[in-house]
Amino acid sequence: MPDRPLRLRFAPSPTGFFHVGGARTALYNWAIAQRLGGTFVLRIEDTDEARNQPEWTQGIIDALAWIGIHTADPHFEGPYFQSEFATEHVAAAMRLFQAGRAYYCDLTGDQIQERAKLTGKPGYDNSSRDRGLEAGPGRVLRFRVPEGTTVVDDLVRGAVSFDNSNIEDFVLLRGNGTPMFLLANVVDDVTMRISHVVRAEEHLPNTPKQQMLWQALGAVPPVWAHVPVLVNEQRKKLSKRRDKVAVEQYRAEGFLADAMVNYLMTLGWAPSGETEIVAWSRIVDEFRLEDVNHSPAFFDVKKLTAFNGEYIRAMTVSQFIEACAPFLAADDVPWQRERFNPSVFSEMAELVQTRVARLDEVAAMVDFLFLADAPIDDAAFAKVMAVPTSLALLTEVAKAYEVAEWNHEALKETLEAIGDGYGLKLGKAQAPVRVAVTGRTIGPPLFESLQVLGRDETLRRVRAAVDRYGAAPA
RNA sequence: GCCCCCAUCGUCUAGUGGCCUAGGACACCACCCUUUCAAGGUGGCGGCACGGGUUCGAAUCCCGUUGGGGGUGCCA
Repeated sequence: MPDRPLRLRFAPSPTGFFHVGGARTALYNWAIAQRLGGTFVLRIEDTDEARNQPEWTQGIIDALAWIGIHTADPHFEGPYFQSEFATEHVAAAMRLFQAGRAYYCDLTGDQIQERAKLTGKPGYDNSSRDRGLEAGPGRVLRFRVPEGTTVVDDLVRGAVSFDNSNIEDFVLLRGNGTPMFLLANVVDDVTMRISHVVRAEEHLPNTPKQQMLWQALGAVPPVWAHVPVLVNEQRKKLSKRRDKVAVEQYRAEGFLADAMVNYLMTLGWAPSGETEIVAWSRIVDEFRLEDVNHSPAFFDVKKLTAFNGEYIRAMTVSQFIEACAPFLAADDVPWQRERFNPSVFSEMAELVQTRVARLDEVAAMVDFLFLADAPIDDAAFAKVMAVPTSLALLTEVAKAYEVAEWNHEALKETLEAIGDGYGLKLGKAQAPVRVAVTGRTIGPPLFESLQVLGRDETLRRVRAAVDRYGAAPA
């Protein structure tokens, strides 16, 4: 355990979106920083490409904020950019050279391959070690890997040991003098006095190199914790190309931040007790890196969706209405924007709330209320009108609803009575009315919908359906 | 090739030598409820990869096999 204040660094590389795997790692760091009163340090790996796309960095900050990691929080520090420490990267490399811990090498890639072919061992054979080369154009600075074994003490995996003879003298400075990522990364961590490095498992094989660098630089290495990666159904690491990994996209699809956070935390870890649905405060209290699973976890959108449904249902109706607002005013909404009536939606909201698992499903559930001409699904219409009594029933309903009291109880009783006349139970009797009015066979409870829709519009649609049936060939 | 990591229902997990006839969740199926669809309730299906040890006793410890993943750049 390094003797320094708790500082955890999260170092994503901006790529134009924020990866769900990165989100989980950030959450791990965040939970620990909050519980132990440490600092969450955000350090962005700014590549040339990322530097030309400042909105990528902003995207990371926005996505972090969405999952509850705010720059204004006292535990939050940063963002820092790797380039801010560039001069220190080179300076550290020079110190290593002067101390004899690094040396120059003028071998080209081709020469290295040639030698490898001769020895039968792939890679660089450390043959420049004792040639005493000085700095020069085209010469790289290599770290002199010491003899022995490097043991990485990992909070998740325990002691992992590496035989140094399997680690070749790696490059610190390129032929043009610029630092390699590995060096930059370690120097940044040393400079910022990072105490804990919590990151994805894929970095474990490079950790001995980093640890040797820490030690060569005269610093006590951090506590390492390599958490398992997130995989797809093929058990491959989640990738931008193949998989849907952007948290921004899940947000746009109407996943709630709390649900996402909760679900992400159950991947590789489980809260104590009877349920996995737990508040962030519980997670902060209970989360331990030592308890994180060792094997990769499949990011299961179905389960995420189920969590999301639970979170939606746990909201109060007014919270739900508020959460739906952006999805009902979106550009791709199925109705003309000016036809949307918030108070009509409010009346229906409670009925919709138990019927969606994602906020982006809401619009399709209430669209018939705001569409001038609710499109009738042909298959549904055909199916429902194939019942011989449907036409007569619809005609009778149109008549009865002209005078019925306009509330859902009365509307239900009226239809129930008409259905009785045809020997139909309510479940069957409501079907043609539902299709006539909403265009579909499924949807929110019918009579409540009619009540909200109003008498005039209901009658218009029922009559239109009768006409439509009459117009169709028998 | 070499190195490292991993292995409990389809999936995510609980389990740290006896409370395990392996518990929960998602998914799936059935039933109940019901105004369609949901939600809710009840029940069901389904797993310790394999082989050796150690032990009175192993999902749990050790070794091996098999299978998966990752790393191995003058990429980040």
